[in-house]
Amino acid sequence: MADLFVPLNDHPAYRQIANAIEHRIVARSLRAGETLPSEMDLARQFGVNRSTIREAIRELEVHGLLGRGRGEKRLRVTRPEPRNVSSGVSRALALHDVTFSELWEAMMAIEPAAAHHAALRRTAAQLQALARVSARFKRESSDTAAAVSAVVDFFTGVAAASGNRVLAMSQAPLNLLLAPALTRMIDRLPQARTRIQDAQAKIIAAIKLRRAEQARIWMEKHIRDFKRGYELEALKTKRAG
Amino acid sequence: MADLFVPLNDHPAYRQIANAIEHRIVARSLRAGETLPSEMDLARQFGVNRSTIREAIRELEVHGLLGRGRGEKRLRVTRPEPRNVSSGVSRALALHDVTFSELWEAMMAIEPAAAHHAALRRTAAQLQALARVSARFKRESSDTAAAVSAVVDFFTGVAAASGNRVLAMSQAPLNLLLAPALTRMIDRLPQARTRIQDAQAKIIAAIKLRRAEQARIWMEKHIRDFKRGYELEALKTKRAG
DNA sequence: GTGGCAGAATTGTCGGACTGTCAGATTATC
DNA sequence: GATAATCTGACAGTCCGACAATTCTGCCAC
Repeated sequence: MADLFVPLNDHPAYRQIANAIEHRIVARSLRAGETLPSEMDLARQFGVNRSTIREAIRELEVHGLLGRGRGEKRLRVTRPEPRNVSSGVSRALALHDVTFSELWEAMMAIEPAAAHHAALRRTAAQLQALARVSARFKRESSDTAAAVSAVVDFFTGVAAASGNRVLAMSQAPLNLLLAPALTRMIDRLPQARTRIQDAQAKIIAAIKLRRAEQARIWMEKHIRDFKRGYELEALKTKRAG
Repeated sequence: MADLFVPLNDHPAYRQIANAIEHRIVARSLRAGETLPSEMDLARQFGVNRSTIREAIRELEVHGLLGRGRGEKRLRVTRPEPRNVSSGVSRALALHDVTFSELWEAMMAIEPAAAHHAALRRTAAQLQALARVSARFKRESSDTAAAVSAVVDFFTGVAAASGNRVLAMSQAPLNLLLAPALTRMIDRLPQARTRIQDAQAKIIAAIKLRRAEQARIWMEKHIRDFKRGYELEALKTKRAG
């Protein structure tokens, strides 16, 4: 049966204050770039101690709603950036011990769609950026860490070129999860490097020519290849161990 | 050209401490459920003031890494839950003024994939939960807010049934963004309710019968319908205004 | 306008203090 | 003996006051 009373949660002051400020920000009453009043001012306005204000500010800071430019004292309202926010999701997923399969399925859903839209909407600059990243991969593919970083940047670049910020924000957390698996894979499978290189070239070509369906298909193949690579690597590890 | 020197950032103590604790958590040196030492103990161990510890704790709390059970004093390590983390992404996207098109494209990428995997992996309980949500939508579809909430819960339920936590975490932020658009749509288009109801029934049937491709296709149609509904509503609003 | 400088303002950090509440032990009550 | 009331120590939330280091600001000279 339903409880007669719900637990009354008197949120602590610092949380209420954080919420109050947050509301003002999402309601655009405080706009991005504006500087916030000083901590003492806020304390006076809210009628609480400065320590309490500081705790509230910490919350908003990690949400990316408040920030400080390099060597700036005063806080200012900032718009939360993808990488700022995605790291939290990545960490959460990592702590949940998500499997490679789960990651792969999500990539299979998101990356081809991003490639599709990138082909339709990419700017010249975005295309150039993709080419640069791909060249970097080619050049530094012998250095595992650099190669992994280039692969991740490639995906990020495609997502950015898609012109879809929701896709970009959905894609961002996958990168941090991909890195470790990719590192092992690239390390142990010599053919992985050339396969990745070829796939990137194909995808870039399709995006360049604005062939949306081509881009999607090549990206699908690219991602599928990751799964094969992962399984091969796992097999190899098993035999070796 | 690349900068010669990077700005040296002496992170404040509260950030260093937050990072230190976070590292211990992701390294599983502190495991979920464990209780943390008291604030005064932490202050002593880190050699800082309690106020500083408190600021560090705020950061970890909003990340969902630390939490307190209802009316518990001691902190304990917690695993960040999807809705805990996704609200941050939603807020970020909302502040970036993402368009309905962007949201829709992301849904089009994620939801059909979730439906596909849900058909393959759903448990009996998850199927039942979906049926309940759909029934709730049917029953309360005259109440706009309740109907919107039921639609959102339906998507969440499908994502949960997919057995893929990455997809679930990717999907969660979309819900909060969908709500406002959906509200207007359901409010102004009388036919929307029955169309949603039919689509949900079709999707549930496919998931029940474990027809993965069917589930994907029906979900695609369902999402596509949203776009039509949105455009219709926009048109109507325009004419009315 | 640019550069430099003194003083005001602001943040990061500290120590100490008080209150309300929670957990566990102790005692009283049936 | 089991349950209820009471006591006690620990701890979170909040406050106050303070100080050093850094940034900001207005002013002056050039």
